[in-house]
Amino acid sequence: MEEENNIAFRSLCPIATGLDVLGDKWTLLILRDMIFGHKKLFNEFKESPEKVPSKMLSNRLRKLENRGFITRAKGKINKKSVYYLLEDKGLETLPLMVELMLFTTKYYYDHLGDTYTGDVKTKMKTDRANYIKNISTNYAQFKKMLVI
Amino acid sequence: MEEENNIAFRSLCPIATGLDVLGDKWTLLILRDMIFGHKKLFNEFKESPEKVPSKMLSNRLRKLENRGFITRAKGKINKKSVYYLLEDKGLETLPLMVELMLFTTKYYYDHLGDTYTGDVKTKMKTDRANYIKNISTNYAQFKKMLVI
DNA sequence: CCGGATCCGTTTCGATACTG
DNA sequence: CAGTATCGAAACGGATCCGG
Repeated sequence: MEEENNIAFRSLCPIATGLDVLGDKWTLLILRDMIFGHKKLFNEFKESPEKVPSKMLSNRLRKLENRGFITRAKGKINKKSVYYLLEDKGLETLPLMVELMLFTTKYYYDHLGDTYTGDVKTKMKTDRANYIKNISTNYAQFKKMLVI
Repeated sequence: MEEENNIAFRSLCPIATGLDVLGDKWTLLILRDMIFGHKKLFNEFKESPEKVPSKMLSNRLRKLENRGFITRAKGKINKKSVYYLLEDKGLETLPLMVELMLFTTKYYYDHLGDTYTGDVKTKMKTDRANYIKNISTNYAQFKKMLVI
């Protein structure tokens, strides 16, 4: 078979391993909210436009924690708060998020015009590496400055 | 709120629209098999290591067809065959696949060493654009040469 | 043989309600 | 604020069956 000798196919096969997180709607939306929205609290995630049911939310947050994408920290000042923060593994889904954004804006939102999607699209296309680095640095800053 | 003025967040929100395909394990695996394995027949997909149940397979093939990612063509020479082929929309999930591969090899298969993942990883990182173009061209060639 | 459809027990979803 | 409890509806997935 052709694919037996195809290095690309051989090393692609294992994508299945990560798909219980990266092939799931809710975990992707949570990661999006953390990376781009700097969300960190249970109720912040619940406010997202997609209206994740609280059961799904707690389930997926635990999954993300168990898989090492995020960490959970109980508030020290505000003892009733629980902070969910991205680990490296979680933040490194950013390039994938960018592709998700590019694909979605192209095939589902192109008609909305540049006022809605244009700026970030051209930014991502013309200077993808820098765009990713900036968003990533932003999150690292946010995390460092955050007083729990 | 910070995110209200964040163009990245505003245009990222709509990723949800595409997640019924791109946030689903089986559709992603089918797209992988088509893009990298040049699979095209029902039974070829069934042979994948992840063992997709035939019910899921037919369901997801129909979803991919309905969303415009692939087309379905009945065989003309071999009348009992049904060919599933990528449309542009399907092939353009390739950059996303590449990120999925990079992430998965990094976090789940790095210990396997370069013999398994190294070649394609460095290739993707150092010459990502060219790698994508090559895989894409390969599929276009395959599709053009295919006698149905 | 190929491309599914059908059946059926099990799991998951998701909406609403409720609680420490 | 950060979750559980509940419950009917939907989806899953393994096995089998079926028409061409």
